[in-house]
Amino acid sequence: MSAPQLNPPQRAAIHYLDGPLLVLAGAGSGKTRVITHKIAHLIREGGISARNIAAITFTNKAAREMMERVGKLLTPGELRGLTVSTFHSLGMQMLRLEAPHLGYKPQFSILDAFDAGKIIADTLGTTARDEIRKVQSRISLWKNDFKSPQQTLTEADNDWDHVCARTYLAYQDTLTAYQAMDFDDLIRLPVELFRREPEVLERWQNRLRYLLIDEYQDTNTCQYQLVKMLTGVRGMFTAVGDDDQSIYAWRGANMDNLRLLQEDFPRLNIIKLEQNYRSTVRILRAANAVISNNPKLFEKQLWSELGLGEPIHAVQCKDDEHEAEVVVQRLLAHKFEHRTAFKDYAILYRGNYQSRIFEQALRNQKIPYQMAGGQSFFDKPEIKDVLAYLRLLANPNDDPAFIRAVTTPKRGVGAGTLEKLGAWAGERKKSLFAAAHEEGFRMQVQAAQLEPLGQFCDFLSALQARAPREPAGELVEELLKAIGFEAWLYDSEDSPRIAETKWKNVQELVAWLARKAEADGKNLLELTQTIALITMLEGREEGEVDAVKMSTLHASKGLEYPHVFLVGCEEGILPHSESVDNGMVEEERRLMYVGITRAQRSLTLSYCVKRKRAGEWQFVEPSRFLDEIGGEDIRHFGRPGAEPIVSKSEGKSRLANLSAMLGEKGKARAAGLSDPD
DNA sequence: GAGCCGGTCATTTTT
DNA sequence: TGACCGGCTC
Repeated sequence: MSAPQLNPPQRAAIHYLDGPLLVLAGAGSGKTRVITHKIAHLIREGGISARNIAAITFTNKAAREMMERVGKLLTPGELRGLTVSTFHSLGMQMLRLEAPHLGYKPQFSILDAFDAGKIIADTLGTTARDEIRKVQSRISLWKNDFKSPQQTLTEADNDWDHVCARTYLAYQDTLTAYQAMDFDDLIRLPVELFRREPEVLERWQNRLRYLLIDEYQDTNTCQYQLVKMLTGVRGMFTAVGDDDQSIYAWRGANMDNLRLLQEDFPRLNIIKLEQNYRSTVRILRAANAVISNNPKLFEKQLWSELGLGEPIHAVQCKDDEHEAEVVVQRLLAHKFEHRTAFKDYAILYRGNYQSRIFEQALRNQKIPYQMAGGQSFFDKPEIKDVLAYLRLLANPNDDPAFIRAVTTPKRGVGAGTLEKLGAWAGERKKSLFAAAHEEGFRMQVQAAQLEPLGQFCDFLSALQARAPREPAGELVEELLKAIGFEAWLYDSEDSPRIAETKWKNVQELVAWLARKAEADGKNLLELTQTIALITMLEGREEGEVDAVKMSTLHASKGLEYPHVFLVGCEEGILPHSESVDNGMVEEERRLMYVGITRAQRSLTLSYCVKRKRAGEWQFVEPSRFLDEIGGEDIRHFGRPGAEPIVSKSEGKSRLANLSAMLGEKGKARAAGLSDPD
């Protein structure tokens, strides 16, 4: 099922230990394999101990998978101390240890994008989401360029930059006051620390003697600096990447880092992996055709031995509802015909908002599905409610957490009291939690309002004192009981079914916390500090469930599926209109490339003639990328002069439907073509 | 201080 | 079409 042996370039990449190495790994060329085997090689043959090796990925999921796969190559003893984590977790680990050097306490909070956005909204005095997002991303890009607020303020030469710079200044002050960091700080601050304190840097250089960086094309300036500083003059690292799959420029990813690597490390060795073990020739040819319209940094020609395969289908639909229906019908017909399983299919789309209509269509047909990415478990309101309490326990300076916790469930502390508290605390530069205890403030407020506030604070203080010693799960259970969370959910929700789901989510969180605390040997406070970085629920056996996978194109990177539906292939969506306006079509093309190369055996591209947007019907054009695929590899359906949409599948669809509902006992054959990458 | 209703607005991608 | 915010009333 997996590529039986390592091919020569893969082997070369694994064995090369003489200096810095860049592996240009095309889609499906087995890059994860190279990284995992290289880790094993470093430990077994390279004489480097696991605790001196760090493999860096971009998602927690990728990190987890990588750890799992290394675990199959080595004994637990050999693995001990190995670091496999995201840039952000690595940065956090460093900062927890070095926080005092930077004027932070080790128990600082980490704000996710949502909480950070709220602070920006407050300082900006607006609720316009679009504006907030733009300012937020501007600030983020600045931070990733090591620009201080003062610097941006001086350099601002237009009104917009000026507004952003002033917001940046206030925002950063607020973060400091809360003892909080955002995602960018987790990378930026270690670098700044290393610049200031050479002996701290040296310590970390000695600790992490060999680095492996996955998805190198997605590193931003900060991340590259971090790598550069950590590897130092030794330059002992392997960076693995693919310039054609760089899809995070909007987040600060800097493709130039690939070129910089050559410049900064003249000894850099480059190895290309060009054999694809994933897709059929036709799929690969289509992908190559699309991407060939982009300028090339490194010449690279992907090839496959997996046979010609079926032509790619392009299906024109009447509107978005019709598209969902067509995709589901085709999926069922295909499944029936090829005796596959639901888990062999994926529906990929450009924006999360597109998922809804497909979910609906799948539900209508009782087809099980599983969404990757999208709204994370930890973003659900009921989960954020509980987490607010935990965050507050871990860091009493976390004012946003204080406000959320003290008002959820409602306990008689209202806007009036909070405003007074905020004003009093603000003047004295104290946290809300600290201020609530102080006599000066308490004298200003009537006893009736003070009482619930005081109880709240005392309750939390007591819990906090116990947290280091007592089991995390039990403590949270007790907390929930004390605040009457379950009852509150049922009271405030008009549908008991929704309340039930929410309560189940909360229970899932508690169970997860208990398990995780046990496994990692962490107490509740320590565990809480890592949660902001976790985006997907860990430990879910995703591959095991027989369900259609749904994912954004971005979240699908690194994954593969036997049969892929890439939907919404329209001008305005893919490429996205904003990107077209900003001259970012090349990145959209790479996104298309990523989408196409997820498919192992069959690929269907769908698009609509018209689509409802903001309540209005709008006519749309098929994506330009469709035209870039060679005529002999694509078959059109549903457009004038082409084959009808459902052709032969229509007659079978009812049957397919039926068999789907019966659960199809027959051995569903997964199309395990190759090693997942 | 808390819940309800109506008007307004918008849809990229994520650690 | 739907989500979310803010102002209104109890």
